[in-house]
Amino acid sequence: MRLTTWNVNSVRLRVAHLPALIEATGADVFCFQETKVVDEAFPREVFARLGYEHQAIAGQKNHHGVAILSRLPFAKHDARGWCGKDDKRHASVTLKNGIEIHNFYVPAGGDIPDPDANEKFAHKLAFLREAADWFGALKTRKAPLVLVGDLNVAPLETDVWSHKQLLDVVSHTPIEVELLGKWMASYKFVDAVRHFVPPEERLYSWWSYRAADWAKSDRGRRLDHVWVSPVLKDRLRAAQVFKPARDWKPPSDHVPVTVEIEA
DNA sequence: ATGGTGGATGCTCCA
Repeated sequence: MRLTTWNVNSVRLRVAHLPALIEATGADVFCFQETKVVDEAFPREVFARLGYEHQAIAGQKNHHGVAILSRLPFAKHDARGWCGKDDKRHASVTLKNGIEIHNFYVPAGGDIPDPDANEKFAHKLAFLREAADWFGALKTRKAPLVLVGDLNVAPLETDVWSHKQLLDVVSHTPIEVELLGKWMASYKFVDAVRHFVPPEERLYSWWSYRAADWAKSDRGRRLDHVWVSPVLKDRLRAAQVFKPARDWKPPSDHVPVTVEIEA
């Protein structure tokens, strides 16, 4: 089974890229974030025609929005709100093959890394804490569970273009890295991409739109993640970060991240 | 220290 997570930054603008996306990833399951469209206007038929007829969509007007599009059937699907808001930042499905998938879009957190001065940053920290608590409260650590998404945190020094210069920049501050680590520990999640790419090696999944030449300046961050529960660790077969997507016209500022799991 | 771009929306907010 191949599973791809991608922050599409408007799903309607990426429809033209779907054949290339499918060719590049071979995904059986897509988990998208920032779909930016209400459910009634989601291009469901396009995905269905391409074979992704099983769909769990949680969108809203303007912002956020997540979706899971799958060739594999669902046994059930769900979505929940976090931090007492009804932002569409989460969807989950359990496939008929038994694998449970959670798709997250964590709040970006604004510009100022101080929860007292910036309520968006406070929201982000609260979201990370609540998510850790939620997975920590699950009764078993034994389910075959995959958690993906734009988690908006780059945890390792090699997940950013300059560790020193980004210590004060939202996405790489010590408090965010600590809370992301607690979330990972809450279910003993394994970082499925770093399982294949050593921590010494730089790896990014996002490059700002604001660079004149994103590839030349290469000031990236790894904000998009795939985690698996311990029982799936030995079933991991491959991981891929598909950089060429950053040059698709028009591009998302994130690229697709794919993991292959024996299923 | 600042500004740089892009998306949805509707003349601004969010990332």
